[in-house]
Amino acid sequence: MQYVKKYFTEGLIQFTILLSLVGVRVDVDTYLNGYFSPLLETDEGPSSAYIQTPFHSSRDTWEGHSLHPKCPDLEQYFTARRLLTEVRALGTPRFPTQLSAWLVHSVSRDSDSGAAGAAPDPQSGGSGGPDRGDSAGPPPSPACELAEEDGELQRQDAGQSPEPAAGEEGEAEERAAAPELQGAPQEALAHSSTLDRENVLSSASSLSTLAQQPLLAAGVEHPWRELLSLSNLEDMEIEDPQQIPDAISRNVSLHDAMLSGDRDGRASWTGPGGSLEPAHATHPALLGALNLTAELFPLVENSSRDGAALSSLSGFLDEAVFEQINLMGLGLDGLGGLDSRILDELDSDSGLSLDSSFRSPGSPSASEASSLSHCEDEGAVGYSTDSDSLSGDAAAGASWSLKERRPQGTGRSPAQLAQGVLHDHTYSSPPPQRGSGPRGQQAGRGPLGAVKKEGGEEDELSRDERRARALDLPLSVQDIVNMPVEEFLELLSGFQLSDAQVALIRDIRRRGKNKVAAQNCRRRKLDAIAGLEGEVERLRRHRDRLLRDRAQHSKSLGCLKQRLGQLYRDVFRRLRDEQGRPVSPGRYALQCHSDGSVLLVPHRPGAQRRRPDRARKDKQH
DNA sequence: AATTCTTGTCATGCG
DNA sequence: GACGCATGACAAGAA
Repeated sequence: MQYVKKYFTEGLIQFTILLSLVGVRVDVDTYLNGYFSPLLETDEGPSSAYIQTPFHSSRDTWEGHSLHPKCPDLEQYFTARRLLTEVRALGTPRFPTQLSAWLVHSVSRDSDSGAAGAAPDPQSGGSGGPDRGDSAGPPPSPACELAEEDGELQRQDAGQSPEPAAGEEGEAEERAAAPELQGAPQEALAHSSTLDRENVLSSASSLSTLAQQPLLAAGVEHPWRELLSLSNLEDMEIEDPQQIPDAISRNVSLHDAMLSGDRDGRASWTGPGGSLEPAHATHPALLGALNLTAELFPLVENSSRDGAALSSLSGFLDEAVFEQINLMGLGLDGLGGLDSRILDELDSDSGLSLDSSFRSPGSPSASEASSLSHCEDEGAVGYSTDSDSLSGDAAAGASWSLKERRPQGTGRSPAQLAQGVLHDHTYSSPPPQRGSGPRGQQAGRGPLGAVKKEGGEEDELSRDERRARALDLPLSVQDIVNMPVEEFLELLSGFQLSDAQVALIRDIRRRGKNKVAAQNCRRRKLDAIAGLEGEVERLRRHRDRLLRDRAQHSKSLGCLKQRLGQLYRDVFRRLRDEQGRPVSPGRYALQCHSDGSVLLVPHRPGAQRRRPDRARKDKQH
């Protein structure tokens, strides 16, 4: 009896793990918590030890598990996390290799030491585990997981699983180290089972009848083994996915099913016209099969409690994948950094805190430029394009004008002003090359700028410079533009200027300031574009990686669905009605409910969505 | 001659 | 309200 019980519960656990691996969350925490001894019972390897891994807890959040940071189980927990990450990175579960080796390792540790939570011993439980070194090491940091995943993907892309040979070897060594865990006769396993009392009671009675049917149990063993042996999943194909969902009912969790189920072992089920009665007494074979499905399908059911059929698991996967895409790639590491960077740029003062690499060789340092708005009295700002053309006659003119009419108290000599003219705080304009003619693409001028032509210096003056000369302004254009506002206003008030002169001076200053601002603005725009291009490239790589992951997961899911369909058919093949006739899966479907009851209802569209009470009415009829 | 690029300028909004 | 900065839009000139 223990053997049968353990057999099915182990199968349930394995199936739950499989669902977790393909992205389906199954709530089996309470049920599994410390109840089962992860003994190896099948020829496929140490599959039963999978229950030691809190897969679904670690799927959604690494912090979701209730382990205390100092709990000795934490290392085991992190090992499970890491292995889960690797298995997912593989896309297709490869239990016989790394995971199985670790699981057997865990079994060995638990069964040998009996000290729950003891630190993993690298030397115990075999010596060839492929991940032994890693599992004994410190838990991987979250930052390392992505790199790990990438590495795994790259290895798989290259057509090789991570250390396959080592995995097989490790498995063999594990078996050698723990002979009682593999290939043992079922009777021996039943004797060696360490299922505790609660375990037996939890799902007991539904299996008590089944235990009396060794034939059925042995018959069902095959589909379970078939379902759970994933080493050759890649070779499988989906036969009839549409057949699966009809057997699925809703709103049943494994925990509920097992704890609130029929403790008497009754599996209530119904058939048309009452031809199918509760069979725990009269049809043990049918009951056994129903109990099997009652334990199996709540898991599947729980995974699709939104009402979606199991056949929509692929859609499930798509949603999960794209949820992860939305949450992690685009949301966090992608746009977050981008936003902060752009905001930094947007918040930069006057755009003068940009990368110093854009400074022209003759320009001051970046710090000097960044302090422009506060230190304008230290020199001129920007206005490089016209300064060179002015430093000749215009600068001289400004000098003599200042000499003659400069009011007292400005604190600036013409030499200081002239020195300020040579400063270049722009980012895109190279230092002026006097007399070198047009400066490449920058030879272009605005509609009101000076047109550089071969000829006298008069032609090189900008419109403002010419106007300044025409109006005999006492200040150079550079002075007008770069002078601090206080000093500028002081000069304006000190000179006896006409309205036209004042207006021109203000326009010159405004245009000069705006020109520098436009240059800075364009530079920032280019920087932002360059940054976005890099970000797009990074996100594209991330998307490609996620698409590869999705393809692999879809492949695994297809294999799993094919296995499940096979199991479904096997279950129905063993079902018999009162007259001993086979029950056609085309006419009936299995419904599992939260109270543990299993109903066999006529198969028609929408039958799986019927309420249990309605189904019971059908049974009474 | 048409297109593209660069630059200056204006208008506008914001602090 | 003046001032400076940022930026979109436009135009002119050069390549």
